[in-house]
Amino acid sequence: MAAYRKLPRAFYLRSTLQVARDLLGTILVRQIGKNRISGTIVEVEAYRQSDPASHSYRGRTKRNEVMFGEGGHLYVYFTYGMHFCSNIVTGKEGIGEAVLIRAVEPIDGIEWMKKKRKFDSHRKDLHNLTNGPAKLCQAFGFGRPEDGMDLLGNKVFIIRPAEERDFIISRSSRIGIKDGMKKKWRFFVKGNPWVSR
DNA sequence: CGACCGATTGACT
DNA sequence: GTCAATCGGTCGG
Repeated sequence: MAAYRKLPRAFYLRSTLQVARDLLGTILVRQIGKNRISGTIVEVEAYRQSDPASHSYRGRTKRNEVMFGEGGHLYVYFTYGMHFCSNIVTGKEGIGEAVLIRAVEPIDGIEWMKKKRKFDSHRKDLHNLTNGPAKLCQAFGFGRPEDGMDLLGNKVFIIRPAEERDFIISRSSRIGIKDGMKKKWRFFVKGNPWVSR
């Protein structure tokens, strides 16, 4: 592993909107034993504490505890009675903000992901593997045990790509929320096939 | 305590 | 396009 490419704590301690944009094009990595599961982040949404659509809006609770912790941790929550979604916590300890990872483009561990997603290995529509927040969570095997994991550890972390690729960042209002529709806090890589919808 | 509903997905008309 | 699945968080009484 190229340790020097791992995003440092300081990356996550900046403003949530800035972190959201800068996460596009970086690589989410999960190391499970000898298996490496990874993918390029291509779609995200920012959730700020002053935002009615954020879990942290009404204050600290057992569920959103991790959001209020130090930036650079993984916040995984359960929703719709059957799905998990994963976020990157931002800001200093005490600030409840995070960036929802909505889609990644797979790099390593594609067969592992297919197993987790209950995909037949012959399926060719790979975009369906990770083109949604609950889909990539399932593909990476993120659930309750992963809630709160430190992204500066060696199990789950984010790295810069070996070769920077140019891409255009588009933005829109966030998906699936009622409050905060006016805020264009969804950012994605224009034209990438793994972006949801 | 009961009712409502959600940062979604997959199956189906 | 519509809709059910399925359950924990949140809010009102």
